[in-house]
Amino acid sequence: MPFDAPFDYAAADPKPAPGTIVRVPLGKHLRVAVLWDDDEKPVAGKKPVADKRLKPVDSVLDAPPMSGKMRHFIAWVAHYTLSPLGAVLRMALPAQVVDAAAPTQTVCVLAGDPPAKLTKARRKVLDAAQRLGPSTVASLAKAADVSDGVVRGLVKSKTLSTREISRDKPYDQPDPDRQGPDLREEQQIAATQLRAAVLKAAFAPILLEGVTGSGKTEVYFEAVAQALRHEGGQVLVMLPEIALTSQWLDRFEARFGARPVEWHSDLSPAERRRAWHGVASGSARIVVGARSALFLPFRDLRLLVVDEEHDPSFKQEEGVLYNARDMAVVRARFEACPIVLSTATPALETLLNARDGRYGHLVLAARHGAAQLPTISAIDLRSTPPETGDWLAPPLAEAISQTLAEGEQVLLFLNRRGYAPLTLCRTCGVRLECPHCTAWLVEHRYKRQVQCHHCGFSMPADPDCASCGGTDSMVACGPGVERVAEEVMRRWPQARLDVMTSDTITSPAKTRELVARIEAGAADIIVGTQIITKGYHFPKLTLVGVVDADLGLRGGDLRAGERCWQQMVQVAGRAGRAERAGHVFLQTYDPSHPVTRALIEGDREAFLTREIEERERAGMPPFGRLAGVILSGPDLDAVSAAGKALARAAPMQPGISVYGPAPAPLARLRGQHRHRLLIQTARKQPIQTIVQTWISQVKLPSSVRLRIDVDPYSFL
DNA sequence: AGCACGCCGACT
DNA sequence: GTCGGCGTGCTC
Repeated sequence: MPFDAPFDYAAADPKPAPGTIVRVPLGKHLRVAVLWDDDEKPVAGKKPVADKRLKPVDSVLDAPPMSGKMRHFIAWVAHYTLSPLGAVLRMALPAQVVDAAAPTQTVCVLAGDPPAKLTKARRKVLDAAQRLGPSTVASLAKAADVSDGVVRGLVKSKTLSTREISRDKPYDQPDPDRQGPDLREEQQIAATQLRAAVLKAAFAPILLEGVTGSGKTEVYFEAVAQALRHEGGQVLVMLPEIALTSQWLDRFEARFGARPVEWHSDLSPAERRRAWHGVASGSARIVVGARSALFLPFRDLRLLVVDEEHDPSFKQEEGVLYNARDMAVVRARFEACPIVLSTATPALETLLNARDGRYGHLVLAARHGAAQLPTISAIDLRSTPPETGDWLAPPLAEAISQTLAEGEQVLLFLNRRGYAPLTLCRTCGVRLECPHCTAWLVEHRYKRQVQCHHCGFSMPADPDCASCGGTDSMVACGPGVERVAEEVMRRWPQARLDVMTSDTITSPAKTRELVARIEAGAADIIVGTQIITKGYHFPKLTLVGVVDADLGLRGGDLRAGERCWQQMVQVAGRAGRAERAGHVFLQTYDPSHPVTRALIEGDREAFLTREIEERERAGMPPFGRLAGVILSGPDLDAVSAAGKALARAAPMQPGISVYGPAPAPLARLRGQHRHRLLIQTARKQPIQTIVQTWISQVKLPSSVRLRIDVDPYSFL
């Protein structure tokens, strides 16, 4: 429950130790709880509950206790993110999982003296029981080749006793000593350092930076192997968007001969329970998971890996707002183990940490075999615009035709799902807007729907205007991937086309199928959103077209330049093979934009220097600290008044600035009005305390909800 | 988060 | 006179 501090209960005798998982009465229900540490200071102005009002603990649960490291980690995250302790605890202790009874089965074990009448059949059963150990009645009968009546007779005569055991199969154990692939020299050097860090068993954050195709995964697999060689040692690998990682799972299985334990939001309750208990008992040695895996109850964590550490999806944007990459570094510190941050395009914060010596830094500069990095050039849409109704400019179209003629693959990247981002009526000008959010409805032509990408609202697409009654008057504005796919089919009708978006990649099985098809060369042109920038490798791909390279740069967000850079480098990394370097075309209206220019010239340093200078000058992260204060509620006036009240109470100290209130980027989301303020402090200032003091001065009406986003990832 | 309580308007 | 809508506050 989202409480700030623990509740007191009457002490049981003997008093359980901190970390014990118990069931306690709360209101009219029994709830799962953890016995918390006793060292907490009394909250000012709150008197403790009188002893005689304390309720007793109901029972102690049969679950492994929560470690002290874990409790400290939870408290740290709650304090850092300004979230209630109970809200963070809930992520570490999913009640359905902890409380659910493991499915059991009844097994027989040898227990007493042989029966008075030791028949031949009984003899065989006892032999089988000796040989097999604890087994079910049916399996003993089968092994002894007798009927189950004989076995039951022996149970009745107390020669065999029965016992309930968990039906959970132990996890397949990965084998760290299987032969891995041959590593190049620079890979070996990096792998040796990572192995040494694992052996040292001390906190050590390490940036593993390598261009796409340089074999980062193989390098950190060596560190994983080292951790697994340690008796009972466990490893957590965090990946963005776990459902999309079938290629990674295949590579892991090829290297270690077993599948890792998966942890993500699509697990069934039974799988979730098995995985959680497997991690707690130590039988799950290696877990691959999304953000939430960070709160699993590892017994002996020896290594953490955050793959694609720059990925924005590590930022949790709902509930407890936290950046899983940053919190992973904190967890590694509490667990005293190394953490590897792996990427081709480090986040600016991470890179600066590495350059300043706070993080170790290993660099892989070369690609596998003779594969070369792709070259990048711009297509200026002002001088060579596409034909009316097209989105692919003549130079790109020509390159596509040529690539197809050579039997190679083309990838067209556009980070926009659906057919068109905006639909309007050409008679009355009305635009289709979500009834719950400040957002246009996006047409999805395959599904014959218009959808809101923020709240999930959808309705059938109607060619007639609901506002003015005009028939067939609704027109699509701008391109989405479906519209680009339509153009491809029209202009290259012979080419085999695949569309990769979150609408077509709905399950790991689907991903596998699509990726296999593309790898096998059964597709000529792939059109996709940012989903394709994530880790896939398509060996026949030599041409990438970025349909709208300016898309990510509009809006002026703090990280727009960085994110655009990362996305372009990642998508470019999909191209290129041994015999021939790939080529990337960026369609742009502004080829002189510094980010675009740095991409074309391949001048990462120029991009970084400029980005770092700009952030330092503006006191933006990592040179200053930010926190967002988001107010939301159904009543616009109440939300707006609350925002103004907060602004009036804003701290007036040197080094602190407060901006806003302003309507949030999505001013209305799911029917809730949202306003936000932004507080900026110097790097050394305790932003949590400052924010807490500030907001405690304003009494908000209960209809307005306040959330704090420490280290917001994006804002306007 | 859930839930009870209590205040006010609408109806039998 | 009573039902039920939701704003407010408590849970050890």
